[in-house]
Amino acid sequence: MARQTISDSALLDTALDLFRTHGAEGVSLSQLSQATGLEKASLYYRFPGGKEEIILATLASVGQWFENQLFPALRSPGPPRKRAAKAAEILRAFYQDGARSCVTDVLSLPGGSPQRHQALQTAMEAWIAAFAALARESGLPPAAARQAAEEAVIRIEGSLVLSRVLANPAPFHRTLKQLPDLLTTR
Amino acid sequence: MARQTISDSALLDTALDLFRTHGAEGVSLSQLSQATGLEKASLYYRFPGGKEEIILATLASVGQWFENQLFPALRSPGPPRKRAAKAAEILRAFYQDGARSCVTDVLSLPGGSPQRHQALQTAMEAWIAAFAALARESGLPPAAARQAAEEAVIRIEGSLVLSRVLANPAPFHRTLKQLPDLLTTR
DNA sequence: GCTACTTTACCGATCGGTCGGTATCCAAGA
DNA sequence: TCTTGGATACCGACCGATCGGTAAAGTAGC
Repeated sequence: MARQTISDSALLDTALDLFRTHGAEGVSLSQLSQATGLEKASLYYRFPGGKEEIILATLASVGQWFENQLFPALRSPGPPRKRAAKAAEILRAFYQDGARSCVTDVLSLPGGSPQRHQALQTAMEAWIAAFAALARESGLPPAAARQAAEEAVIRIEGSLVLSRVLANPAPFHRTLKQLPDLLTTR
Repeated sequence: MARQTISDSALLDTALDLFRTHGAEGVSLSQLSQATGLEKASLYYRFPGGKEEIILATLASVGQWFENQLFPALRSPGPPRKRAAKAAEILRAFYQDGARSCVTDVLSLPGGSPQRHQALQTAMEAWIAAFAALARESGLPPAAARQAAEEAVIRIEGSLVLSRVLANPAPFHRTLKQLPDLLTTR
């Protein structure tokens, strides 16, 4: 087997699922090894920095996914409300109807490395900026647009927590439905 | 040493701080032992069920704190808006201006035990119910009151995530300021 | 045969958890 | 009042398992 047995992106998708389910400290290299079908030593060949590098790569992969899937939908032509609704649909799929947690939430505990925290902060800023751009385009003044964007992220993150704890997807779904109203002037 | 060297409540306060900082899997018995000044074996004397029992006891302790501190403020006599503002102040102190995470968020990962999840769900239902009672009292119909209460919890949880990731307490503070508007008819 | 990749086998450290004690306190018996 | 014995609370030492991490030996494809 001189060829890769699993692609980087498939591997990181698997890692993402593990991390958002058990948290950073809750996932061991053995679990990662079993879930990806690669021996521990092979994981170290691909990610010499070990677990922390896998976490960082997972974060980068999620960031790329947002760049490629969510942000284009927000920037596409068409009425802002329609775009916001499309973004909500994409987010609904990403979080699997509220059944999956947000990595940004799960991996952001103060115990983490500075690099991890930096990556999360950058990703969240990009997310807020993308929301804010849409809000401005729909007519809100910059300051109000930024605040609306933060508010939207707050409600998405919060509703994910609530849906997870109550084992009920309704709060998450309701929040997504509010997204167009939140990000645009009516 | 027939007398306890540390009270249950002080011990659980210490555990709470550790858990909300590092997550359930991120806290080892050695850390717990060092932080409380009790040897591992002594922790097992106090909590024969080990780490999981300590987590459950910590959750129960937080639940009691809410019952004794937050809920009375919500039920006290006086205008509902004043009471909501008082509750916001109490929450601000509990989350140390957004610097601390919410245990309900941190300990609610799907990987946890069923009992843990049940405890978290019960606690969150109690929180929502207390908010909803205030909202009803201020004049909202039951369904709207329940929804306003959920919305309030969503925003508090979400703003804690955002403030943590951005390392900026502003979103949390702003959210608390909105609390009276959210829970009462103007 | 060289390179890219994976595997087997191993390391010391730490994990959650247990065991046999020991120190302290309090209450009952003389 | 003094002794003593049991309950309470704690601790040092240890357990097997698993942790994150490494070195060296394959193995497949160019």
